[in-house]
Amino acid sequence: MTDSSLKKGYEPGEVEKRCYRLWESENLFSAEESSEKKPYSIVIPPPNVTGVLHMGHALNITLQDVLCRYQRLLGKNVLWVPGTDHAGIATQNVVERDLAAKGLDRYGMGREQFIDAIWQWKEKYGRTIIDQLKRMGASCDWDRERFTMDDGLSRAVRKVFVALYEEGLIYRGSYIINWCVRCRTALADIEVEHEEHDGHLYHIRYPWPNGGGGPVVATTRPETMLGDTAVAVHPDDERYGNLEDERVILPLTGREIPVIRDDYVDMAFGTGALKITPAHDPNDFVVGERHNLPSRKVIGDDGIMTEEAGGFAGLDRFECRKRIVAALEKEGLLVKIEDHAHGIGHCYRCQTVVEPNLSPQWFVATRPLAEKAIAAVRKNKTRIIPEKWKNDYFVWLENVRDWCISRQIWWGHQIPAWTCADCQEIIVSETDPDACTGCGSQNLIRDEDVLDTWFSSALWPFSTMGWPDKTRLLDTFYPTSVLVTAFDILFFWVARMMMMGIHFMKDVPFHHVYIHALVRDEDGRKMSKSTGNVIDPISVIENYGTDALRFTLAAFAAQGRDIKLSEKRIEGYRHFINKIWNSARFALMHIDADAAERGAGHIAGGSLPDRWILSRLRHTADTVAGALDDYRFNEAAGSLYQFVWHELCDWYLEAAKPALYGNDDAETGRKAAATLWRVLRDTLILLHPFVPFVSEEIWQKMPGTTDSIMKARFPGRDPELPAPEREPAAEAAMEQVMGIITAVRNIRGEMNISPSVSLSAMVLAENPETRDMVDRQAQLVRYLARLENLEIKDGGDSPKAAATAIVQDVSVSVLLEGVIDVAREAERLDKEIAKLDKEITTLVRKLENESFVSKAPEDVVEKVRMQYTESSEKREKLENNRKTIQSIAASGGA
RNA sequence: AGGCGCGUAGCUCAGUGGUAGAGCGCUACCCCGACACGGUAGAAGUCACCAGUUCAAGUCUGGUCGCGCCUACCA
Repeated sequence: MTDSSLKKGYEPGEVEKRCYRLWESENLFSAEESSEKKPYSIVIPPPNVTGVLHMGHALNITLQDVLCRYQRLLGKNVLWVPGTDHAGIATQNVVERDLAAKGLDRYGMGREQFIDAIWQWKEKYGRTIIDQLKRMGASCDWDRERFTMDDGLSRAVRKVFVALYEEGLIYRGSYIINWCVRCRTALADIEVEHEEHDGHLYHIRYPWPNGGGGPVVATTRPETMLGDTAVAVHPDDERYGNLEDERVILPLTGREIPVIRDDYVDMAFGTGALKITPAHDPNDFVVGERHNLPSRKVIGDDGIMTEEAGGFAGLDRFECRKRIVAALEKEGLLVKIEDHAHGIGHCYRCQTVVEPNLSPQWFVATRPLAEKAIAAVRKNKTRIIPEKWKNDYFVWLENVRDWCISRQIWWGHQIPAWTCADCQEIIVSETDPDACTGCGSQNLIRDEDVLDTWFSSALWPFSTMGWPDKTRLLDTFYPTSVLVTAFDILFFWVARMMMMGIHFMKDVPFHHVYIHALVRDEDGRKMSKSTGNVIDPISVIENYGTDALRFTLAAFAAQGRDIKLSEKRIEGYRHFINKIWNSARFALMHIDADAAERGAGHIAGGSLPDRWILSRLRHTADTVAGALDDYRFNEAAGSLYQFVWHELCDWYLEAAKPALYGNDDAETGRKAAATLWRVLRDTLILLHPFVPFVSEEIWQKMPGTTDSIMKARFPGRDPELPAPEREPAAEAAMEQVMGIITAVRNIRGEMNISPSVSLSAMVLAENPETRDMVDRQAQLVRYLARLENLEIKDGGDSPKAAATAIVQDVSVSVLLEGVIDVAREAERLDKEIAKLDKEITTLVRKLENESFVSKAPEDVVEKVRMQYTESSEKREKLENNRKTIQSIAASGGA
């Protein structure tokens, strides 16, 4: 039976399209709302709706898809909720940039028109990321796709906001926050990226009112001095002993400001005198509150100096710094400038230097929520894997400050809060209010701000399932089974989902959190557009196929280490996909309906290779399942690679060829075909979570399979569906046979004998069981070792003109009469003996060590003894051969 | 400044205290009826360094050096 429809090389392009269409048309991704089957659920970390797929997504999606497909093969009712995030600042930035190119800006357009423009943008580009996820093979339940700004989720956001407000967990207040002057919005603390910069420490003298002396303060940001409202020193600082109620002159302004005492000041730093700018420094703000100092905002929301800056008004903040320094120098008040490295905050969306800024904002009181989120992980209600991230999670939550959730942008969930223009009452409501609850006025002004994008993402695990309605989906699938994500959003997202999930659902949002690696370039740098080192997953898919990319990512997804990716590696795994393809092509030539029928049942009485490969198959199935249960993706991928390439292809297919080509009797051939069918079928199932396309394509071409491979069951995991068992005896026997074959091949190689030269060999096996076993496998050994003759004896001397190797308890001699190169064989044996000597030395050292023999566990000692015996015997045999060879050499060669 | 992690074959990385592994690369030979995106064989490592614990350490402990990352309000 020949199926010649498989092409010589695997061509992923059209296969991927065809398979994905099949899965979608058969609805194989959709979960049942309720079912007899056990539930398994994942919510996707929603990518930016207008974004494009990068390698981080590719890894993230691959791992989730591996898990989902694996769980379906286990017979679970799998829900993988897909969706996208509106990504407030990021999306707004992109659209603003686009509009700027047309000479437009949002202020000129007005809010309504601008939001309209973003929706249009979203409609235009919003499908890209979803299409790309599909190209990755993602088996999401697309009918349940959600968007953080769709009606349902918006309703959830409002409900949560109002509930937290009423509980007193959301409040509004004027505090110093991180301000991005480019995005013109507040940022949460974690949205600021700190970067070490080489800056300067400017020492500035603040003279006494009488014009002389005065304390010297040190600052890295001289431009903020215009907003200073005090100078602070430590209460214990004796250098400033008599400064009580003193005042100093703020240079360049002539303003008098007080000297205060506060133990926040570090006496050891700089001069021990600290300028206080409550409006532009978070610490100074706190000090200012303590001492009732006024705030003077000298840097505007646009990064330009305000009217408060006097003569410096209208200057850019960095230009202002230069002018200030020059002016101070001119007045002789600049004492010195030191080099000083310090961290500077940047906006995580646009990299602009963040300005600490005083402004009214909305906050979530995080503490009470955080405590429960901490407890849930401590009590293992949610397990974080790998465990090392637990600590970061705890430390962050334990030290978390209130979360600034208002953003001065327009794209997002507008805060459901209104202020009465008449009585200043604040109204927070799920539905838009008609009148003031205080005075009845209809003159209500809605808060302009929108909520932090992460506020809506925090609700994702339950808002996507229909909350606040009580839905069957929630009943069935909440809490979700696992969240798969990278550590960089552990705080942004995971911690906040934990807080919101526990608070509103009274249960954790997920049982497991699996934190995977970050994908970097081959030099270990983070991939970014500005460095130009990004590898675009879609172009990789076009060049190498989705399966190759997926397998590469899975194979490199070792826990606790970043992935350095290069195309070279992907190419390597493309070869593996091709190997799978070709092994199937070969198999399909030899299997038919009969093989399928026999292969589906219990296969008994097969050849040694038949029994061996079935046993190895079972071993592989168990390894893969065990690894996936523990999120050890690389181990699962590695064992599949090893099995398919080095056991199935290298040994089984080669060993089975004589039978499959009909060189043996018909029954042996049929059994081999049945075995081959079974191994191919089960291997495809094991591979499927990793390489869904090639496995499906081959499945479709196989006789005896129905439907999609997605409906198959994972071998060995369902008691109802028997799988081949491990057979240690068959594995041991086959290992020895393979050893003998390898030994002959090795001699051929070392002796430089061409593969075309036919050889004769002799196996000496004193152990009768081994002897019989080798005897039964003689044909196999002859075939794979390319031997003309193979003699098997249970005693006697090794032949003289021969090259000999020892394999466990047998010796293998390749007869070299006529072809022997005495010197070469002597050299080869010397090398072998030297290797054994080294081994024996270490073993002897152990056995002669009394404390080892007495203290080490019995089985370890026994093992060493056995190794010693084995190695010594092996050495002795080789030594004898060495002597024989020497005598031949002495008598003038063979 | 603290915290975490890493340093194993030329490269990228696995490695549960018991004689060091893989992939790629490299060397030699080979188009043998699935595959040259292939086959067979081979070379290649004082497991960063120094101490310690242990019968035994790549693996555990402490320290040193180098490299990352995260957190932090010392101006």
